[in-house]
Amino acid sequence: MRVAPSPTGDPHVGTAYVALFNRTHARQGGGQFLLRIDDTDRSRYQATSEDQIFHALEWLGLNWDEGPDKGGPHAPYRQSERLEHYQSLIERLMASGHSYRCFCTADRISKLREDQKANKQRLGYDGACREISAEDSERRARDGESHVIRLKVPNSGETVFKDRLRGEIRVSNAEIDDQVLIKTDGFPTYHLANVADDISFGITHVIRAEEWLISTPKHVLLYEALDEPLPTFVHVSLLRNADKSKISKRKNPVSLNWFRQEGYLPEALLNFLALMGWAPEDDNEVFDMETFEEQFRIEKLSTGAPIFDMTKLDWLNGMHIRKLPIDTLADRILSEGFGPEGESKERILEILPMMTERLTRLGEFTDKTSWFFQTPEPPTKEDLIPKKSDAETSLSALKAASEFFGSLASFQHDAIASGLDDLISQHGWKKPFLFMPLRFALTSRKDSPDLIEVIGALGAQKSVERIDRACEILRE
RNA sequence: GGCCCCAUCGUCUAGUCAGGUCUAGGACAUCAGGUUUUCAUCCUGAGAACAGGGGUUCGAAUCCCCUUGGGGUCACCA
Repeated sequence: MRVAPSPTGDPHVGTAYVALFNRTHARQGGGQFLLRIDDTDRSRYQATSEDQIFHALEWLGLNWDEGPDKGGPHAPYRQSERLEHYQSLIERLMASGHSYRCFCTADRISKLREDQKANKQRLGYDGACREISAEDSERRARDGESHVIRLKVPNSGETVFKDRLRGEIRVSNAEIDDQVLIKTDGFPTYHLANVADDISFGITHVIRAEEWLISTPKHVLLYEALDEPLPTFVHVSLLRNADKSKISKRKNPVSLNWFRQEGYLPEALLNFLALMGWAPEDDNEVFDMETFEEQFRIEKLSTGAPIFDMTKLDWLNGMHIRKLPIDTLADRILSEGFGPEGESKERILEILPMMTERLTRLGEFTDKTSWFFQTPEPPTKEDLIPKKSDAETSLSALKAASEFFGSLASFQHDAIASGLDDLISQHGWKKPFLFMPLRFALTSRKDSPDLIEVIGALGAQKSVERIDRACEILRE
């Protein structure tokens, strides 16, 4: 099994999606999972992209057995480094009459296409250069005439293959274009390089996106021309935008870098991706990769068109955050750069236990805990006065609290709780009349962890300072 | 437009291959309650779907056909 991304931009979520199924299936059967870089398009090539692919897949834990960075028995794993290989293959194809040189200019091809469009004919190459004799073809090539090499698709009959998910697929050969195999620049197209490499890598299962389904007959023809056995084809449904079109960066975040930067956990993203096309038998939708490997069955992949709706991802991320040991979570926050500037793991650990159930993405950590790491902007007067209360009540509540905390010998959760309850009953306040001004005084925000824990985290001195500061604001 | 693929709650899906146990199950989201000092977590509950039409059959979400809808693809991009 393999995954074969192109280094043409940011590492794509679709790559991870397909890699997940390939890798999992490989591991289940004791097979190898390879990473191949499909870099035959020089014009779209981006030098930094390859490294990013490595890093993104490593981040996800979708590690490969063989690849450009690891080497392996089938090296090299970059298509741009396998040119001789394609050359020898094309010689076989030429010799057996399965391919031919085409000297048509780009100009002629585009005119041809326009005519076909105007006459509402099927779009495709008309096979003009098929008729050129072998001698002429050789000579013109030797003379340096620019040309491509095309696949000679039979004029009649049909090409049939089986897709593991969709059953038998038959396409009339008349519908299949004489696909370019070698471009003018001497580089192979995807179709040739992909088949050539899958053969020489010994790929037994081609699990890839549905968009390739329609070009699979071309690949089948190539396998047949080369007299090689067909792999098992599995075309997985395309991830979709909300409007059902194929997922795109204009309508969705698709860069794996983005998910990492937002603070999605790799285990959550993988879990989510797995759920886009597969369902566990036991209704337990929160699972790790180990469980997934045990349960996944390729034939249970669904054929629908999953809309990439991150609502569930957010929920899953929260679930995975809460499943992580607190120490590990702290490490993640730190290593992924979500910790507040210059803060130690010890400091983060002081606040983290009360934050886990309030985090959906790691990226929220700094903002939601800023009151702990630094003195926040003071709350406004309005903040300090809850609905149905007034400035006077808030002020006396805060003063009472200030005195209470000032006299505190040590932090004991239950003692503080009962102390505050006493204050409330003494004065006949509603609970929010004390707690809300206190919350704003201490954190300057309306959502926070349990207040008594907040006080414990802050310590009596800081707490009193902030309460006194809030009293000043109320007096203004 | 040609060709190919697909079609169950708003979303992800189970059930479809081996038709009855499906008054269609679960999850997310939504809404309503509960817990509660806020937010969140957690718990309980509610609403919410077999695209339509024909067949086949005692019986169809499940099989067949048509229609409709959606998507993909028609590059010297992958």
